[in-house]
Amino acid sequence: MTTITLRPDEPLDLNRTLGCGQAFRWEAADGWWQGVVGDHAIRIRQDGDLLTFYGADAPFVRDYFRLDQNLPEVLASIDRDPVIHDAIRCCYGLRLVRQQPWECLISYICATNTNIPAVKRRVSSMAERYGEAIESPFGTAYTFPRPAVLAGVCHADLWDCKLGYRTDYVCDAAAFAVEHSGWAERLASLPFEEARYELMRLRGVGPKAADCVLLFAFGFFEAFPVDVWIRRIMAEAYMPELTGKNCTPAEYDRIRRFAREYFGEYAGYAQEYLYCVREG
DNA sequence: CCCCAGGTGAATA
DNA sequence: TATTCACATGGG
Repeated sequence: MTTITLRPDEPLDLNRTLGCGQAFRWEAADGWWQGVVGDHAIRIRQDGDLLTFYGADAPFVRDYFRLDQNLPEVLASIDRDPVIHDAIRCCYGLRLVRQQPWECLISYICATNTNIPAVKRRVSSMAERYGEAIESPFGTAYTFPRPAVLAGVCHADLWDCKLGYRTDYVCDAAAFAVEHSGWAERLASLPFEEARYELMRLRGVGPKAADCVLLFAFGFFEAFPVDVWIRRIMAEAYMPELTGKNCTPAEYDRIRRFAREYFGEYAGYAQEYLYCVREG
């Protein structure tokens, strides 16, 4: 058991952070959050300014939750109007966790035209079947399967993980990651727009999935993923000229560029706060 | 039976 | 370039 006492200037709302849908491998169970990060099976809870956890050391947890990122400063920089102000007040302490690029990429390929519970089922199904077992005092957990392992799984077996028509895309991505083993490092070294363009060359990765991966795994905080919810919120609060309900590529670009300009270099945080506050 | 969900690719005009 | 459609799956 390890603890971290949060300083007043490093706020964290663990429940919002793990429950908002940014990462798909956390489950709430009897007062604790259980999840897998890399090869760590972690059990964690928050009581006020006290974080208590098993399965990882304090530096690992600080890094995952980006506790060294100055959240009050970040939020002050995006706090431009009453709408985002209310979201910040409501979800204060929500942080963007540092996800692993490979798992994040596959997760968001699996997140198209579906809902969060279904994505979680798909990811955990792949992990249970093809990941490595982690024995912990709280049971057996499974790592997310490495690219080489997933690349070796036949189409029919991946289909059984309920990926549906996304199965082809996951197969392709696995082959890509095996062939370009340094893809994540290379992407991280590129400017945002170039990294985005490179990601979108993968089948099954459009603007939305690319922006999610860049925001959640690569720390490009200017990324502003536009899903059906965010489009709705942006149309209501900021861009009343938007009509209809489907988001064309041109319209997607208009929204994300407006947000990048309006909220600044941490537009991605604004996105996540607006997304999270939709359910109160 | 319908519509919707953290969309995307392919065909078409 | 812009529109339209199919797509597996599960829930309401």
